Amino acid sequence: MLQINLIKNNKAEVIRLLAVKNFDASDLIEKIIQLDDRRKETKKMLDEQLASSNKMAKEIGQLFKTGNAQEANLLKEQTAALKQSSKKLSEELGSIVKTLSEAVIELPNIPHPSVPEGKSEKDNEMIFEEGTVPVLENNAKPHWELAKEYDIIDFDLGSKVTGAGFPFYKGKGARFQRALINFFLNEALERGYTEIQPPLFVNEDSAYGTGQLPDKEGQMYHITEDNFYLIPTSEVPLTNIYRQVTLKEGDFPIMNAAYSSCFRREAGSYGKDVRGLNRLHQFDKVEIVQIQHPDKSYETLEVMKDYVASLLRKLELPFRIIRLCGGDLSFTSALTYDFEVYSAAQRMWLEVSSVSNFESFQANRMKLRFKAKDGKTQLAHTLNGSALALPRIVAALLENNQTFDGIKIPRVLQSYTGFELIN
RNA sequence: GGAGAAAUGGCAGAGUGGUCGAAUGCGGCGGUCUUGAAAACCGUUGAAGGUCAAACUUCCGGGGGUUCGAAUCCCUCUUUCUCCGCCA
Repeated sequence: MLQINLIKNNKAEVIRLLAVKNFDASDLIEKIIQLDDRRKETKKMLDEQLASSNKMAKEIGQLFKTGNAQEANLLKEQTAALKQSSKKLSEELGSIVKTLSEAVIELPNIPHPSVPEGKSEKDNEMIFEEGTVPVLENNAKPHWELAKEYDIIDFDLGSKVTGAGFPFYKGKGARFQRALINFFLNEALERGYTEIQPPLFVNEDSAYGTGQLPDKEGQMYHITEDNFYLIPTSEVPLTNIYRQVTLKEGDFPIMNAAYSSCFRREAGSYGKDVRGLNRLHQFDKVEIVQIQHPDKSYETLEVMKDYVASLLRKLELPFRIIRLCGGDLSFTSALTYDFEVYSAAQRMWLEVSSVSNFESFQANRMKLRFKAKDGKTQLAHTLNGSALALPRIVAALLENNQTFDGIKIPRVLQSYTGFELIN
């Protein structure tokens, strides 16, 4: 959620920048400014009426105290009309505020100046590439065939017990997953992150705070009986820890990392993109979240980006870093780097991480503030990134490391798995 | 799941209809004293809206109600604690 004062004071600039996201904000912003002016006007009128009500109530109290009941009762009668009109004003104000906040919620975050213009993922900007794309034998298999051959991931069983997109990991497959989780968590710990085990369900306020609601409602599993949402990423509970919290400047940076299962309905996905591990309804991920001072958030974003790169390097995976264009950038993000690894048998790049700076967009929604040195309270910046999402990493590792003898485990993981080969 | 109690400022804790945004203590900040520190003493110390600044308004877990007037009374939700039941 953008701050209304910022919109007001930089109207033209906000409209121009939102156009980079292919969002035409001019009408909406006009509406917001009008509503906010009306809000102020109405509030002022209401305040004046309340002030005189308060004054009269005090007088009545005084009169009763001094035994002047007759005069008090006279004054009491006068309050009725005032009460009625202030009730009406207050209802009016309520409805203005509601309309206003519904309008403000529709505005996406302003993109960072470095975000390239563009309509779709085709216009994203590749900013870094590393590693050699492996050339496999002709009989190389995609990961879903390897998974079956070595009996490490069972998609059919998942379909039977739950449904499509909920695979079973078995034997060395399960151990491999566990090794990756431990590896990612230990790396994060070494970088100074605090390990957190969050709840996997969140309430409506939390889903709203990080921006999953209202616009991505259909993407989350919803437990209607208790009005909980299954987390699509641990970003949601991790960031909402600080909902309605005022930090001290010395608290920065806050660095939390969590492993969690993630749940996504992925309505409308189909075809080769959802084959095997490419897109699941339940998957595992280690997420890193930072809360930073506004002056330092972009510096931090670069550090987080470099950290994710270091993980992929250690896993010996060829990867590239993409700066998302305006059209591909999420509603809440100001700048996002996507990481893609090459999956050699599918011959495609798979997105395995997304590192974003939300600036104060989430913070404004959830009232995450800090007290600056000058004593003023202002919004903090939130950032997060996957470090990393497991399924596509597993897919790429299975495919890229397949040999005649079996699948080689990257050196860095061997102490975690306890085996060097899946065969 | 059943019964009961509770929720007040950073923390502890008073306040059961008006002068209460709220006593007191602790903590924080500033100062006096001191070579420095501690102690002691003095002052100060919530948030949001609004304003050039003020005035003013709102906020005592959330929402609603009664009343001229609510931290205080009523309804409701949430959370915490105690007891009983069930249970990994």
